[in-house]
Amino acid sequence: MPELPEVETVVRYLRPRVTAARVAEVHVRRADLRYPVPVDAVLALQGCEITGVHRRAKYVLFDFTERTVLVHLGMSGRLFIEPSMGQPWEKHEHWRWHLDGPNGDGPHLLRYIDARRFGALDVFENEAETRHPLLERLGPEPLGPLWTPTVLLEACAGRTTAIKQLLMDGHIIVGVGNIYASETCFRAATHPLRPAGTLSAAECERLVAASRSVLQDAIDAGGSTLKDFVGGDAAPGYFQQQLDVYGRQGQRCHRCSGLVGHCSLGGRATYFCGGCQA
DNA sequence: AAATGAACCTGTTTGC
DNA sequence: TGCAAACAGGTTCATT
Repeated sequence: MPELPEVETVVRYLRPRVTAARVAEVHVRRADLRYPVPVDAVLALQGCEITGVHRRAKYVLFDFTERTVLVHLGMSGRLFIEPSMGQPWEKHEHWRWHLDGPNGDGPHLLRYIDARRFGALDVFENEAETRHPLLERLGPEPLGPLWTPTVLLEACAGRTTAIKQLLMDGHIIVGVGNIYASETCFRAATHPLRPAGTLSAAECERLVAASRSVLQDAIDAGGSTLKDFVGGDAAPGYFQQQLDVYGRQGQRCHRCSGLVGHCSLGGRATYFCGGCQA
């Protein structure tokens, strides 16, 4: 489900709802997510105040005074807040926090539901963020200043791997998942199967610009929704309606009216326009 | 080092 | 209609 725009949408949704709230109770129903949930450390957050929420790559990071809670949604995770009214546990709901405040509008429930359990939850000391095993080797943020054509060109040098796969490598650049990798290549007019090492500086420039615009447009649209993702105030994302190639095999290219093609690359569905992308 | 493929788990869609 | 296979938005790890 979630690529970077979806996670950013979730973070923006959560921020005003949890900042300055106090975690009254923590309940962990299943600790066997992608990695074991450190139950004692999460329980120790009871009584603590959430000071903010931020995002790194596709990780949601809840800030506390001394600690940070890392949450990943995996492929099927959902994270949302509701007024607390004694809701029964939903199928595949693995943990929940009871929140007090911040506005005196009654107790709320932060619920985490993840059918496939590819998601994660971890707790660490604030100052350890850059040393966390899941965070320390990540590439730059695609919307930040460190993601430049030069960085991409150097990452491509001498590599035979397809450019689409390289764009999905979190050590090179974070946040570009399977949907937006195809979309980025389309906007840059670069074929997704092109060996990375054959790209010119001009092509890298186009790819960096395309990755930024695709992700930014998706954030502006509230994230894309293929199935069950709901971001913001339960408003579905509308970026799916703006996809140029993803999932559109056999349909007309929005630019040249040729047929959109697809193939499997590294086991992932890949879409492109053979007429527009060289 | 870099490329490839398997692994984690469940729900939904596709094909016979 | 029923059932099994294929597939799904992510990431790490082991193997070549």
